[in-house]
Amino acid sequence: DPACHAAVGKTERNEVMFGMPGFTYIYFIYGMYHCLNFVTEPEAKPAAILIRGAEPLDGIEIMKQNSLSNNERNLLNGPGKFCRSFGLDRKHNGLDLTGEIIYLESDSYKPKKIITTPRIGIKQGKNRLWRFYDTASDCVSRK
DNA sequence: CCAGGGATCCCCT
DNA sequence: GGGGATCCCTGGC
Repeated sequence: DPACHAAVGKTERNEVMFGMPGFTYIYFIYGMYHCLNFVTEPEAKPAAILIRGAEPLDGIEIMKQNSLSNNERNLLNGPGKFCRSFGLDRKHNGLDLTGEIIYLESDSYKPKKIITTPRIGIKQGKNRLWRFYDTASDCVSRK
């Protein structure tokens, strides 16, 4: 995949992707934003998914303080805004997603319909339909 | 509403 | 030295 940072081989920045799955890969972009990814494939098979958005449920007041926006709809609807609202930066690169600083947990939510589209903001690799979203999500309207 | 451009800095060649 | 899986504002229609 030419759009993946690992396409150029292993570097200091992307080395987390060459490690075990279930860890964060966070990179700095455009001089002012961070993007959160989850490493998804076994060691030596570099891959990760970019988290482009989510629904704010808890901690909304804290996210508003971190963010520049007081509009709840603009807290998590975009990869840069997502990291800003959660207070994520390069300090959080390479963290275990089953650890204590960042972790994932499941609730009972089951999306009714998931749509795939070309990815946003890349030049090469747009033929792959690797952007996925829940059609019921409010953040679809922008990102 | 849409297209275009500026901000801003680190990484890689 | 160039460009980046962004975001926000502006100006034109």
